[in-house]
Amino acid sequence: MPELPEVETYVRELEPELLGRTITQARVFWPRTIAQPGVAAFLEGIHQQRFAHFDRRGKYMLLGLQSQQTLIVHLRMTGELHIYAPTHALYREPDKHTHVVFGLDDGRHLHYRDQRKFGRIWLVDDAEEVVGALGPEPLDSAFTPAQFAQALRGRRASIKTLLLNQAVVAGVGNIYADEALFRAGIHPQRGADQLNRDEIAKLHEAVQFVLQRGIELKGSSLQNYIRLDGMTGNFQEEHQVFRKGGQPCPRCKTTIERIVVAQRGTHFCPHCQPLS
DNA sequence: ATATCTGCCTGCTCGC
DNA sequence: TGCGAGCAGGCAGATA
Repeated sequence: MPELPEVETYVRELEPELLGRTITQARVFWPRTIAQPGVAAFLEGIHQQRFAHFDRRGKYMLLGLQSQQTLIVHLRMTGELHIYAPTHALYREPDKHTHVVFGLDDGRHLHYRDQRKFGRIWLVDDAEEVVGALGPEPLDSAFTPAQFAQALRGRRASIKTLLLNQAVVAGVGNIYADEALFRAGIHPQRGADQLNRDEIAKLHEAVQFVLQRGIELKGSSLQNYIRLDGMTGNFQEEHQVFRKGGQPCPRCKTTIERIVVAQRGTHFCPHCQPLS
């Protein structure tokens, strides 16, 4: 599942391929993929547009076009982007999971592929229409322990629920939430308003650490995420607890537990991350 | 206001 | 072997 490090990897790998390239044509096979505007207006809006600027906000890719409009891509659970030359088999025959194909002026095609069809693409005048409500970027200087503490103040939901809340901090998903809570030694079901200053500072550091390390290793590849060129990321090799229920904790050998928090599989060490 | 639940989707695993 | 049930989960939208 693509989270901040996976989306950051996509943006970094897309830029050298697409910067300065022009979209010459496009086809949409699953209309619901296009969140805004309608498909016809979307196709018209991107026609003959050059990719001019590459950015990321949370789990959203922001692909700025020459027209000043922004093509926004959110991969949700299983979205993928790939670029194929005319010699590639999938260039002529996109598979059943390919929902949008963009033709480029160098003859190659950019494919948007998504098994679960949860992903969405927008074309907007102002990216803030889509990403305006997101919380701070966790790797920016605006995200400080004090700011984080302020965002958690008075919140009685579990800390895991709030780490997954994109309005609290942008880009953390299920993998990095579990890994950050383990690194910080905090039980996922602790109430956010029960955390003391030191714990919040530790969690702040842990969130930044796991995201930064995730980016360095080009993301976590479990069942679905693969990169632009089809290669995997490598951060899954450094996962301490995510999807490791029943296995020994790498720190203390206590059996890692799997519970459900915020309707998501949640993995933690009951010894390193005590509830009380 | 915050907190929680449902629907969107399809591939995979499990049990009979 | 075949098949239905259950599960995985980010986010929008609905409900409490």
